[in-house]
Amino acid sequence: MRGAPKKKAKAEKPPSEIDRIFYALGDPTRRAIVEMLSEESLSVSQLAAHLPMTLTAVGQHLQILEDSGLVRSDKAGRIRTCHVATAGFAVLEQWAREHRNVWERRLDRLGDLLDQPEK
Amino acid sequence: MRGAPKKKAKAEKPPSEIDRIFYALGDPTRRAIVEMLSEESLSVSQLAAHLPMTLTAVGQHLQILEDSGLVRSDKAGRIRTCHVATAGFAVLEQWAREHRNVWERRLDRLGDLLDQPEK
DNA sequence: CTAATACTTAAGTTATAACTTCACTAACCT
DNA sequence: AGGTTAGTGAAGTTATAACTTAAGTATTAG
Repeated sequence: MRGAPKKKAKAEKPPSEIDRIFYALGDPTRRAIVEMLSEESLSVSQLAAHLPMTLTAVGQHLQILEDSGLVRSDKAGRIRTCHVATAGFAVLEQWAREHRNVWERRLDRLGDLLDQPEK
Repeated sequence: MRGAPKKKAKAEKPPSEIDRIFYALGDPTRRAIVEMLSEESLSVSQLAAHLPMTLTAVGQHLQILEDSGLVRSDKAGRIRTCHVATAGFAVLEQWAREHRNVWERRLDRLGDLLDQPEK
């Protein structure tokens, strides 16, 4: 029973993209997978060979990484080959840039207003 | 019993800075706190007023955020005022940039080799 | 001095994330 | 066909993250 980001059975909002990305990267094993896939695309078995856990567990982590848009995979025959997906990283980098510096962020917002005076 | 990033009682390595940062941001409540502090510096009570949990819980989240270097705080009298700290964000942005694009990363490494032909 | 405010600390509860094992299916090999 | 390899799916286990309540300690207000 592993799943997408859900904290408690509370308000039960659907997690946003940035929610899923940070949730996915919050686990060190999943970051290790991303690191490995940054070097070269690998199959599920190849990833599992470098991790101290079962193939099943690796598959579960990959599911979460794919849901977050950080990893993409395609299956040829019985082999699933996994790659990093640039999309998720763009979202992450954007978030980091927006929050890096308070003053800078305030200037950005001011800039946005000036760019599109009405909408 | 809340604490720093520890998954199981396994190899028990001390978590790195990037470990702590992703762990901290993996929780939606802590990201909400960071968002709020990006607007303006706030006391613990002021943060708690906008969150559906007790003051104690907010204090626990703040501890984790401070350990990660994403938030800084100083206490004047009985009031602890919290601010975003740029340091943690620089680390995060750097990580995102390094992983954004595989090919780009490979080129970077190639560039490094060319820059310093010998150690 | 007393009372309220602003936090802090300790200890307990509960949902669930991160695993496991077992059973299964599909593809490739001989 | 039979066996092995690659992966998937379901269900159960366990540690712990995210909370809580209750009882502190300082600080400020009246």
